[in-house]
Amino acid sequence: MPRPSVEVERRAQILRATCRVIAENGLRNLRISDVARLAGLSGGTVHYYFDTKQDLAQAAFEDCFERSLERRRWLLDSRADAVTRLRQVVDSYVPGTPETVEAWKVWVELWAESPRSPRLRELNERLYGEWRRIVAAIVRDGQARGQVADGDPLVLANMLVGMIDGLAVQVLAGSQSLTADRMRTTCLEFVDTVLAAQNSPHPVPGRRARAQSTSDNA
Amino acid sequence: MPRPSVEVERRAQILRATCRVIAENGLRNLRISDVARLAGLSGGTVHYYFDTKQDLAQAAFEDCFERSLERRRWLLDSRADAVTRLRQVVDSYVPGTPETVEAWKVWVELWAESPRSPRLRELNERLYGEWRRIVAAIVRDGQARGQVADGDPLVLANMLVGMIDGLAVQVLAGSQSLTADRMRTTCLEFVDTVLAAQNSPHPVPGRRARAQSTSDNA
Amino acid sequence: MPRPSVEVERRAQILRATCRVIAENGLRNLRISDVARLAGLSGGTVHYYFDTKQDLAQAAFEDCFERSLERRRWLLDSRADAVTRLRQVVDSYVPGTPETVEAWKVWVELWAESPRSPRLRELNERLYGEWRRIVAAIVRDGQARGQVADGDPLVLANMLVGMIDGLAVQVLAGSQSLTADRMRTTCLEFVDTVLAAQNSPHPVPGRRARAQSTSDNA
Amino acid sequence: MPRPSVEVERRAQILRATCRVIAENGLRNLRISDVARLAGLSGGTVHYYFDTKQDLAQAAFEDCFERSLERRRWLLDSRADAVTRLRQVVDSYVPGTPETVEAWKVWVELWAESPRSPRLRELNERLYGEWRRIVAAIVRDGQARGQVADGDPLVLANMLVGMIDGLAVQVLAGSQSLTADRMRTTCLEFVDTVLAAQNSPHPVPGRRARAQSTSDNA
DNA sequence: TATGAATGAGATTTCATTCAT
DNA sequence: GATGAATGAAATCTCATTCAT
Repeated sequence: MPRPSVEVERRAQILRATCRVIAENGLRNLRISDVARLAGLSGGTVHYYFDTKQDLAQAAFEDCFERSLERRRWLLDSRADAVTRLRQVVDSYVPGTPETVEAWKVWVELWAESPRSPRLRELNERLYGEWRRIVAAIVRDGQARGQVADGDPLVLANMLVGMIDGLAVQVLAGSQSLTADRMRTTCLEFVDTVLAAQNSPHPVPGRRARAQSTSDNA
Repeated sequence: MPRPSVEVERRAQILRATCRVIAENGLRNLRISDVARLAGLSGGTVHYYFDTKQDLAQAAFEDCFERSLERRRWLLDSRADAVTRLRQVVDSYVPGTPETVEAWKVWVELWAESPRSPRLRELNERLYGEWRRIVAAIVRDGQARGQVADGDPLVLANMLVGMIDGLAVQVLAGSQSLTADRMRTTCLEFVDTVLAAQNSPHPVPGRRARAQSTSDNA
Repeated sequence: MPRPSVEVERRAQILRATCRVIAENGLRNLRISDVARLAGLSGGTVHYYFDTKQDLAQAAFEDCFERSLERRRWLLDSRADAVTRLRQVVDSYVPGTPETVEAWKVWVELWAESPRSPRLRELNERLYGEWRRIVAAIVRDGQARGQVADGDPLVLANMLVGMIDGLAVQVLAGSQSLTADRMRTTCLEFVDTVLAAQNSPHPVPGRRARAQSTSDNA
Repeated sequence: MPRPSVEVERRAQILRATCRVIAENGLRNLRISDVARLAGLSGGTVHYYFDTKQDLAQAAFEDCFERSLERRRWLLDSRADAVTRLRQVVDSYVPGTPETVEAWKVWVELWAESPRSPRLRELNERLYGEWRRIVAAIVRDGQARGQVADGDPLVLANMLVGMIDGLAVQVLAGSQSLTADRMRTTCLEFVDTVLAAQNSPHPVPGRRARAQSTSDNA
């Protein structure tokens, strides 16, 4: 009397395993047999759920991306002030926990593969776009409440997200001079000194001179 | 009567071909035979110069990285004012020319592979570190001349370089909402409104904070 | 509903084929594809059961050696008198049947390869040692029954086994002056005139000296 | 002004190197490039002197075999008594010196290869036959002088030579239970107790009844 | 639904051989 | 005489995919 849900369960199980293999070995070394072993299944079974390796990889990328987004969606609904939330964005993205590190590694693989895969491109466009819109919404909200400095919210969001991505890539690549800590400090500094409005309730010790700019220049 | 050693020339020829193949097909699909065809040689000849595919890839990464750096080293010696040079940094990195695009694709492959390769990690550390130091030197120089805002030069450089990298990755990945143009605008905005000192000779219309600039779209 | 595991059967099938190829072509020319063809399988299947060619060769050597020993173990339990059994030892080793010839060729390959392979060395030590002990046991038993001349049983066994091996190698090498027949005559002569006790029930015309006693060694 | 002898010299140099490579790596792993390196030449040069790898191997086998024989031909002319000379035969063949070990390894390779090479077969026939005839001549001479027990000299020589070969193969194969020492003891025991006539001037401690034989049975 | 067995296409790698210099 | 460079044929090995059970 097979539970009807067995299929859903199996798929999830296989996709998680696939993400782990991609993170650990790289898409380059993704082998069905490794996925099978990690999932405690046979290679044949993996193929029973996913026709081709490509399908499997694509589905895994989607799964990983969606779960990542899900994990952060609470930021959008948070009632905290915008700068706090932006700092939370940074914190939630610094590659610290195994979960975060795994997700980052999968993203980098996805980005490296995208130029040759319309489907991955579309996936990135959709989910990464959503992510950038979330950050932009926080910025816009903060501006409306006077917590975030003026400026095109999307541009500011792109600055932050770009910076996070670029520095994370270095952290992931194992840079000794660009550690997770330094990444965190740098991004938070950006939030505090560039994004936060002057009257922000986040007086950062050693606040840097710049970007007070606006008023001066305005 | 030794012919003028053809070795140096041949190695370079093979490495260029390898970079092109990596950029086009991904490290994942790097095939010796493709390299050979592109270089107009036999597969055996490629192996005559590089023992293993791994050696070849590593050497190609080094070659690509070094040439990229070489192409930008003039920025360090430039007499132009710091902000101009920082804008040149941005411009020189926006993936526009085929050459730039190729280099970026190779870097992303390198970063994706680094977690599993100490040699690549070391390579990135060395050359990428040098690159960040170059940018930091421009910042420091600009600060000394009052052209760049105060703040830890390395932190500021990391912000800019990180932003460039993160956004470039999206451009490379073929994002439709984050195009090369938008990357350029965003990074230049950062240079002009965050890095440039207030009395900078680059009075940007609509100076920062508001970045009313562009687009609410995307 | 697992089929009765085909694995044991398939492995045996592949190993027999491998032995035949080694015997016919030499280890030097052992090709997976030949093994596959001879076993009626695909090359991939051979690799499905044996990871590397080396593993395959090692396993084949073991298989050949063990089967050879198995084929002779009855000699140990035989109730016949010792000299008869020693003559049977000789007879069973003269390269006559295709089976014997094949086994000999494999052994020579193994011996030639041993200096470079600890695993083969260990294999030879274990199985060849056992074989020498079997012969020594026959000698010892014969001595106890007064059928075999005195002398250190292991030394006498080594003389016989060494002689058999050395002459067989020449037979195998295709010597025209040292044929299987001559090998047989020579070894039997040794059994009859050196090993057999004088009152042995095997009165050989032209009986010669035996080498009882001895051995401070072994 | 090239010396006319350079060619002879080069050939010898290459052949020695080939023997060493065969002994160390096995015929199986004989590579022209290794020979070249060991001889301090280029691969091209090796081919200048030997058309094909097969030619090279064949010539090397001949060279090795002939030099071995040469090294022992003094035994034939020795004035010592036969038993002494037979003991010298044994001693000179126990794999002790690097030179002996190398020669043995090459022979085993030759024997392993012979079944598939008429040329090697012919070589073995010719040179090994000569060697067996040398030993038989010593036996015959000893019998004529009453130093060696009766019996077909060729059969007795084959016994000794076979025993030497068979045991040497085990020593070469790295047997721990059949060491060079044990090989030596065993073969000398055979010489002293089986080949030596009763009135031999080699009273072996522990020596017992032997060789009266013949007459008893006659 | 699940799997172990089998396959074959494809990639790397090795290396004897050739040849221009 | 001698060599470095280049080649291409051949062999091992990998692994996605198929399929009978």
